[in-house]
Amino acid sequence: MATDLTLLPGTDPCCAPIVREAMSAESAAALAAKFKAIGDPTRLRLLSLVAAHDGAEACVCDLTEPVALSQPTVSHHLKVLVDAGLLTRSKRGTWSFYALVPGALDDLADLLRTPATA
Amino acid sequence: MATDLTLLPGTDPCCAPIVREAMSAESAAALAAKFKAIGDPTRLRLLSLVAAHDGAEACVCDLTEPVALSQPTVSHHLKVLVDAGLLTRSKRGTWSFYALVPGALDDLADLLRTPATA
DNA sequence: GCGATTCATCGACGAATGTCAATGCATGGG
DNA sequence: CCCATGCATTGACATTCGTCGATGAATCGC
Repeated sequence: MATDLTLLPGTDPCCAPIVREAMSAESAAALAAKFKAIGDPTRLRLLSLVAAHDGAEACVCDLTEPVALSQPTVSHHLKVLVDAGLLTRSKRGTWSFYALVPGALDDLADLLRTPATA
Repeated sequence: MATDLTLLPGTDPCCAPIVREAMSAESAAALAAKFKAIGDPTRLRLLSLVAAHDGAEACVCDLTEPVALSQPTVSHHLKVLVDAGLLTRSKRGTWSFYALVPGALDDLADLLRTPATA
C-alpha cells in the first residue's frame, strides 16, 4: 500500500491545501470522504449539537429529538461521523456519548484555506 | 431540482461556526450543500486542478484527461461546483473557463474552525 | 432474575447521485 | 457556407444514500 498515509481512517487527511497543487486521486478520495460526511444537513446539525452540548458530548437520546429523526437513523449518522474521524464514541453504562475529535474540523479547515494569495 | 441556493456573501443565513451553537435546519441545509459539493473525489480534484492551472483558470478540455472521465461528466461536476458558489464560469470564444470564487473556500474553512477553545 | 432503557444492527424501500453515449448549440476557420 | 471544435443538455442506467420499522444486545433498577 503505497498510499498508506491518505487511506488510514482517522488519521490526518494528508497533506497540501487543495488549491496548492493538483491533488492525487488517493488524496482526493480520502479528503472527499470527510467532506461527504459533513455534506449532509442532519450530520452537520449533529456535529453542532454535540459540540454545543454540555460537556461537549451528547448521547443518542439527546439528539433524536432535536433533529426529529428516528433513533436508528441518528445512530447511523453518528456512525458515519465516527468512521470519518470527526466524532468519538465512548460507552458509559447504557449510554453512548459522542464528542468531537479534537482538531479534526480544524485540520479540514486548514486544507480548505487558499495559500494566502489574494 | 436543486433550488437556487446561491448564497450571496454577507447575506448567508449560515454565519456562526458549526461548533459554536446548535445550527438551525436552514443553516445546516445551506452549508451542507456546499460541503456536499466538495464531498466528491472528482470534484475535489477538479477544484485543485483549476486552482493549480496557469492563470488559476482552466477549460473543460484541460480537465477531462487528468480526471479520466468523459466530457459530459466533467461538465456536470463543474456545474455542481458553480451552483455551489465555489467556481465561476466565463465563456470566451468556444471555451468555458472555470476559476475559483475568491474567498469561497476560505469562508467554508472559517465555519469549520472551532472557536479557539482546546 | 425481570422488566425497562439505551443503543446498534439488519432488511427494505424510495430518492438521489455519478457515469456514459447520444444529441444539440454555439463559435471559429477554411 | 460548411465543417470542425468545445461544451452543455438529455436520457438512461447502476450504484449509493437516507430513512424507517423490527430486532437483538447490553446495562441498570427493582
